[in-house]
Amino acid sequence: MKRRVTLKDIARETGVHVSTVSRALDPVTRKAITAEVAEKIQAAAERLGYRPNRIAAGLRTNRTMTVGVMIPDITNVIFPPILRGIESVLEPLGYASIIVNTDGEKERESRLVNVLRDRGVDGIIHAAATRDDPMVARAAEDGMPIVTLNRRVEDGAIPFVINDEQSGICQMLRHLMELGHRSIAHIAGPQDLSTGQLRLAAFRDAMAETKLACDERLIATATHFDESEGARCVEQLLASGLRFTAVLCANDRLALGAIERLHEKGLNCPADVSVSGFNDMPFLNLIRPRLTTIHIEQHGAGQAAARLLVQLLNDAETDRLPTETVLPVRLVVRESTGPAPAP
Amino acid sequence: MKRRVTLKDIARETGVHVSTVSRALDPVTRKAITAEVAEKIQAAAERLGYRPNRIAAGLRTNRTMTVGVMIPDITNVIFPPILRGIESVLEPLGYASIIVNTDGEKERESRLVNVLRDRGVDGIIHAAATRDDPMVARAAEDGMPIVTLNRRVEDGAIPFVINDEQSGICQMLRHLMELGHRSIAHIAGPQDLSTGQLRLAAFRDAMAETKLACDERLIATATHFDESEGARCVEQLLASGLRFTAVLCANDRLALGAIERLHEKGLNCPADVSVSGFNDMPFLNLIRPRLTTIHIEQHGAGQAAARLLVQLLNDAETDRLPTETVLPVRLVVRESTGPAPAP
DNA sequence: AGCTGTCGTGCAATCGATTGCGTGGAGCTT
DNA sequence: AAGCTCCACGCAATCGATTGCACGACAGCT
Repeated sequence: MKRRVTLKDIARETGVHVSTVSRALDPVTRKAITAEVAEKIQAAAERLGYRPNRIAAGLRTNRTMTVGVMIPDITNVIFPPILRGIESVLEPLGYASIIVNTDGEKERESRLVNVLRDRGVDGIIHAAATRDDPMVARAAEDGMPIVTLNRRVEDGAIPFVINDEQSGICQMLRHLMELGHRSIAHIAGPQDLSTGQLRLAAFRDAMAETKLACDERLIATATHFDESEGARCVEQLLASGLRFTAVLCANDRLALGAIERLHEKGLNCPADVSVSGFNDMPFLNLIRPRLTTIHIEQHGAGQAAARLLVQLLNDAETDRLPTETVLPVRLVVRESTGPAPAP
Repeated sequence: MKRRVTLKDIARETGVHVSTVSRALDPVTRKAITAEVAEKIQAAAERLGYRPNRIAAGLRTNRTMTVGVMIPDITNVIFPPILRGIESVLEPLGYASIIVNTDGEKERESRLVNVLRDRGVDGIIHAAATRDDPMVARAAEDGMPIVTLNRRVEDGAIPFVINDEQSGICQMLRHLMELGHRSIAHIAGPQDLSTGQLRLAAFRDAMAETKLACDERLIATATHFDESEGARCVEQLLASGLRFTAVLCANDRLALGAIERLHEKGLNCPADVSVSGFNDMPFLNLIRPRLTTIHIEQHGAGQAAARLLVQLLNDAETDRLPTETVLPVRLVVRESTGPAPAP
């Protein structure tokens, strides 16, 4: 285990001062050095196998070239593509990211924000923001660049990237109506998550725009975005005794659970009941019936958030940045929706 | 944006020297300080909201409390649980991890090893090791603690954690034979990945132990671990004209692709052909027929690798650590395997 | 020739925490 | 009471890179 090569070693080797070496090796300051000297220094650096010590540089410059990424849970399939999107922007610029999972717990969220701050991250991409976390607010106040993803923040000071939930719900509802559905139920997501909330609100709005009455009893609210809640909610809808020919779900997993339970109850999808999802998560093409859903650009959302953060990191005038980025979504028609059955 | 609180601030506040503050705040060295003084210092630290600067500490101590984690691709569903396993061990100990994706490219792998080294990670968990990467070997030689995961390294110097592939293949083969299958095909994984290689070797060994002849023509080799290759391989097997009643696949995705293609060809699984997977990846319970597979402790493997790395990081006598950790696997019988059809 | 301006390089402080060593004083022994 | 030990704390160097400032040399101008 040999000691690593430092600027001092190169300085000794080439007979110049460390500051000269430092300047010669930084492309920005290199122009201040005689070409001949700079080349000699670069050659020596190469020969000795010099690798800059980012820690030391970070101490001096107060930049670590590291960003924190907060997500609810990496095992949730919608997040890995987001992370790859983030990485695709950040890695070429020399940034690395530290990823943390909040598991949707506020206590963990608060703690992890501080973990990231302690590590001196230059900024944070927050894809797991709860409505109001004091530590996040504090970090933002203290000047930490933050971008939230998938979660809208009321505050207004923090720029965010979201998908066009409203448009997605609207497109899906139109699709169902074009298929002849008039009695449409909704399985809403958890109302403490902004996606659940936004999609429910969008559903109500979209229903209001149609001439159809929106029967509140045809809305069931899940406590989690998972299959078992989808199953429970569809069962609740059935138990209400009200007729419905389609269920618009706030998320793919809810939809899958609902289809499963309907099947158990002897109802076929889409022949008897059409069911739609939201997110277009990976692997849907392997599950039968293939789910009609709203496609979201996960990768693109990650990229957008990362680009936004990079701007925050570089530009002094953060005022002129968009605080709100809304990404387009797209209806993907597959097999789980079909013509409404005759009454 | 106010300046952050440093040891110096606390020293000024309490009227002692920074070194005393440093000692009072470190639980290990605290015993060298008068209780009364230490309490005063802690109170001041608390009051001022002191947060230690890890960068500065890292520069001095040469430890960043950061580890690098290399995986092929985070969007592959088997990796997120591994990462959570790693996190569950590392995070409580104060470590953070930097995750990088190699995409299975050797060039990226080499580059990313250096990225991690430049960032001064204390160690690396390498779940994407190719057979012989010079940069990885160099890092190990230079004293970088490394543990590999899921990939065996011939070298011998680097400890590794793997699953008991051999046992898994063996259990599956026994299961198929108990169901009456005698003509068993194998869809092997890519032979440039150690899992593909190991599982194929295990299949040959296991077949040899039975009295059945292992017909090499009933082995198809995939170029990637994905559904389309599973489909292609099963088609190749069918095209051979040889009879087989079961296909043991090296991986779940190959199995899913194979089932799909069989179905397209009018062959039912498991009635006509039994198909088995390997890995027990998430979401299998949603896909019909539910796949019989070998369950791997992804989370446990991550934990094991992390624990091993932590030992390397702390203990001086690294000699006495196990260089080889083999984790047990478990047969999970579901619906894709059934009794062999009558000839 | 002398003056000014420019350019290349060196000097030294700095970032914040850690740590080996030195020192002064308290407390104990004889 | 003198001398000794030991302990708590201070001092200062250190980790490696960055950067404002100063200085010296040389060129260009009058």
